[in-house]
Amino acid sequence: MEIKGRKLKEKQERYNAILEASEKIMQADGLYGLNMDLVAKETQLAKGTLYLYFKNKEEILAALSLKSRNLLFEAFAKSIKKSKTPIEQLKAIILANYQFFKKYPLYFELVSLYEINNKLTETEELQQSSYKISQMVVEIAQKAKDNKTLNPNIDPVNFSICLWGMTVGMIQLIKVRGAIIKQYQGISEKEILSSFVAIVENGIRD
Amino acid sequence: MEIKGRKLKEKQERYNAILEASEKIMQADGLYGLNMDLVAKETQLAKGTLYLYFKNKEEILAALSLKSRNLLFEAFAKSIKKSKTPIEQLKAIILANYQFFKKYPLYFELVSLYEINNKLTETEELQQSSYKISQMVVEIAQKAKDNKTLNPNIDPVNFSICLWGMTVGMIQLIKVRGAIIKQYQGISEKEILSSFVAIVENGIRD
Amino acid sequence: MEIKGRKLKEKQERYNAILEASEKIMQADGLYGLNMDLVAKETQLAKGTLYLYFKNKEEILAALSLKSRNLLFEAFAKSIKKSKTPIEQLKAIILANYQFFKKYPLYFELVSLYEINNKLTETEELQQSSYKISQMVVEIAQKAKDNKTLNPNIDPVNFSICLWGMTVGMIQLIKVRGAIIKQYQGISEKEILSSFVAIVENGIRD
Amino acid sequence: MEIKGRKLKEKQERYNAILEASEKIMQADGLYGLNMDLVAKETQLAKGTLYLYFKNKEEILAALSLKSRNLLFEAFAKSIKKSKTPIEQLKAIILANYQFFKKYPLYFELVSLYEINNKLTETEELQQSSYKISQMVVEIAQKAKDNKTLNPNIDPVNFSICLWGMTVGMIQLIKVRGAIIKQYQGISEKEILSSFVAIVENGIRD
DNA sequence: AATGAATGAGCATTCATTCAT
DNA sequence: TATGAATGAATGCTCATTCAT
Repeated sequence: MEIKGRKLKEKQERYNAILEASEKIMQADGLYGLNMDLVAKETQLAKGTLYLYFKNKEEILAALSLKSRNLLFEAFAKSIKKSKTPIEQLKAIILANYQFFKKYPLYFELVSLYEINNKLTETEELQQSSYKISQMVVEIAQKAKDNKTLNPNIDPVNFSICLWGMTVGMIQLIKVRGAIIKQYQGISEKEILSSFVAIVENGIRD
Repeated sequence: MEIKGRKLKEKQERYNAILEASEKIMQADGLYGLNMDLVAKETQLAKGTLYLYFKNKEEILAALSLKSRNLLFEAFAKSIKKSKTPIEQLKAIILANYQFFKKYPLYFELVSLYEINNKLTETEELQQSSYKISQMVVEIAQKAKDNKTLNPNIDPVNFSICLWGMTVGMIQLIKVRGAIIKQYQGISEKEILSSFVAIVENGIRD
Repeated sequence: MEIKGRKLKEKQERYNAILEASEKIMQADGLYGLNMDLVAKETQLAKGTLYLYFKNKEEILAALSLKSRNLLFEAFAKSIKKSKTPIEQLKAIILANYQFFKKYPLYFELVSLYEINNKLTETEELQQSSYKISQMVVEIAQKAKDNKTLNPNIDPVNFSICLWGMTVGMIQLIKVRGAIIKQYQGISEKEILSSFVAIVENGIRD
Repeated sequence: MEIKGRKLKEKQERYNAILEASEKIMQADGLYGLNMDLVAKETQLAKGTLYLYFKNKEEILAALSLKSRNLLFEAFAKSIKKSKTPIEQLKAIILANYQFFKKYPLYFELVSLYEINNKLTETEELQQSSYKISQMVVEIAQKAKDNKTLNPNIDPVNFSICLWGMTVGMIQLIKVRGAIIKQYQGISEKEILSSFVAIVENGIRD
């Protein structure tokens, strides 16, 4: 038992070490800068060993994507605590998403990795993590509905899906075009975000 | 004159042949499945010949992206003709965007290629094509404002930016998650889209 | 006759234009930066046309090498006029060679192109141009011998060969290592050259 | 320990095999005939494997250049043992250099690879190997000076530089023009070399 | 003579994955 | 379990030369 436990712990540590190394590499070299040679070097493990912990490179990405989604979930959960009304909470979630992107650009990329890359397919676990986030929004929307602050024509589940799509789209746009919009049209990221939030708020309030 | 014309035409044909072959390949193997060997094989041209028509692989992508944006612009232009009021036109544009994606999934990907891939930089021409689309939306929003049908707090330019971000985000979501949402939550793509349109409409109407 | 003459002149002009363009390119991009595409562009001629004037790329190089050798010959001829005694003339030739290298580094490279690259074989004409230079040195050495200023054990022809080998070797060394020698050993190009000249002078004086 | 040792030995053997194959190829196809495909074929290794042993093609060249310089150093060291006086030693070095060229033409080319090709930059190690050779000559020249057999005006360091430049230049000349000189002027390589040695000897003796 | 489009072998380098030890 | 050496297909791009018009 003793030994088994230690072994298990060591294994867990290795697993985490690989993920941390991968993160570090991606932070430095970007999402596509990750390669197994670098991971091996960074972890001080043999390349073959990596494959004992992860079936392939994609699985590392999946694990990090999962981690990112969980972090995002936490960020959302935290953000809604400060707000009183459900509508304020929904707005808080948008802001939290944006701040998450600013603070952890890599994690944001990882969260939406599967939204961008066709080739990859989400695992059950990843789908679950998405569902959890979605469900949080659904519940708040439901409260807003009970509250009569949400437009009664809006279905909470539908809305939750839309909020995710719109917000990710907006952040991606800011990421890629933010600078150029600022330069040519003089509109700051914050302003864009505010406009977006305003549209959504107007769009859903009763 | 005769000969020169024929030559020119042949050259134009080759150019188009390369683009068409590239499209075909991407349709089969995805955006990142494109490679110069395949293009050569598909066009029956020598690899070197490709480089007489396009400086590098990226230029092929840029040409196709430009083509896609122009097609999208046309689709938008066409879509607004059928609608009477500016607000209806804005809604029509969202729908046109969705239909464009359904009809030409590859083109849709190409339109936002530069929105997704950090490494690529848009040429002047590509920026122009984006600007043209954006400007169309700005003008309609302005009419809606003049019209008193647009919420006076909304700035047409800001709105145009947001509309693009939100819509692309929504379509991407539908692309990647549409099937799974249908399966697990029983909500169809159309319903999601309708919800999105409704939110936007509510969000911007006076 | 008239027409024939004009044609001939035009042909000669084209020929020269190709050489000048090649020089310009090599000045900018180095000896190995020369390629037929660039020459075509620079001369405004079709690539195929180049091959009407030069059998292949190598022939362009050969022509330029010949030109360089002729220039060097002129430089030598000029340099010896200022000196009175044969020994002084020989020294002047070494200096002229060095100055030629400093003034026209490309020409210097071209002169010794065939001394460096195994694959190339000199044409009859190129050999002649070398012979001419060599002969000039032989004659001066002979004068020095008649003069009793040259060590009687030295054969003028042998010496001429050696002078060329030694001098080119020294200049090449200066070219490649000059900077590093200056940096680490504090010896300037001029000093190296002076030492070399001194050794040769001592080595051949009676 | 046993296994580790064997592994290490095998690795060393592969490393050497790659170098030997590269040598063989260069012997056949010249310095610039080396390419990674041929090396892979010759060694029966996969192309990727080569890159486990050498970071890139240049590193193979550097390793061979280093090897060549070390061999040359040995040849010099050996050559001076047979001579009594410093001046004789200096002459022996010239001869050793020539014999080295005759025996290992490829190695001779590799020694001066970096003297010819501008694009390449010497590693620290390569510079060291050059310095070692140079230093040997400096020391002998110093002895000759102490000895009063060297012209007091000659600085040992300067001389060492010159000796290298002159000798390499002479050997290159012999390499490229030796045959033609023999044919047209009836002077043998040995005679040229003797003349050169004589000039140097006269040039430096007190 | 002049054109210039077409050729295609050539090349250095990368990297996810495997497998014998 | 762990290793790490080996694999080899994949890829973007170049350029001297040819040849039909």
